[in-house]
Amino acid sequence: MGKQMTEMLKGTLEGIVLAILASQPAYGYEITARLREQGLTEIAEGTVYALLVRIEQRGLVDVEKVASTQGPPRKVYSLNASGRDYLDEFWRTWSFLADRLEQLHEGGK
Amino acid sequence: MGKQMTEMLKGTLEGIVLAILASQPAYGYEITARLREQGLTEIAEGTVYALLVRIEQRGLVDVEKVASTQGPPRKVYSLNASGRDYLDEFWRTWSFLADRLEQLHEGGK
DNA sequence: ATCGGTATTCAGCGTTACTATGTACTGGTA
DNA sequence: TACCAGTACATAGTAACGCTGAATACCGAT
Repeated sequence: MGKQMTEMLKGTLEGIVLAILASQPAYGYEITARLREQGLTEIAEGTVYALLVRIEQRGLVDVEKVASTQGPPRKVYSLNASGRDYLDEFWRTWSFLADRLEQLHEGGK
Repeated sequence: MGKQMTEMLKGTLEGIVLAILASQPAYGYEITARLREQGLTEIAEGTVYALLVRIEQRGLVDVEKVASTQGPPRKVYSLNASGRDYLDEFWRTWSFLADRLEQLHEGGK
């Protein structure tokens, strides 16, 4: 992955995953697949699992273990009220930054 | 500063500073002031100077020392050809990510 | 003589994403 | 039976970045 992308994902990947979970609960492997569908093809599995551990420890998601017929049990994550608040703030922060960058980009042409 | 903003700035602050330098050469203290004007009020001075050291070491900018009547000499940074290429790639990376997030944000309403 | 504004620098810290690897369960196939 | 691919999760070690807090230095005004 490009180094710029790696750095830019810091802080935003978390929001992306929370946004995915906001639309519906999902488990790690599924989230990774969803990210790849969206074009984020180079995000390592390990990265996603580490992120899920973090947001669970912060209490942004609820977790449920669900048996699977094709492999080990899945840990299904769903956004709770605290996570929704956090996601709202993420969007505010993102919008603010995106506006600033938009201005800079326009000005630089 | 909000923790989300701190993390989100990783990778983007560098692009922001390069974009500022693209419009015209500037020195550290001036860049900090410019950032504050743009609403990025909480970015520490030390952060900007450290960033300038990095981009100088990577050869993205040219540096010239200029005497000042009101304080120590200024280190004026200007974007060179290599820096312009790097900035172009930054905008491509940013646009890609912004598009993905835009989709997620729209979908989540 | 001191305070505030200008201007730069640095050591130490916390957080994040990546690399690389390991574990474990299931179903198909040679 | 043995093997492999797909599914599913976990983790130790690393690099990079922005922040905190402090120090240094020059100047003009009170």
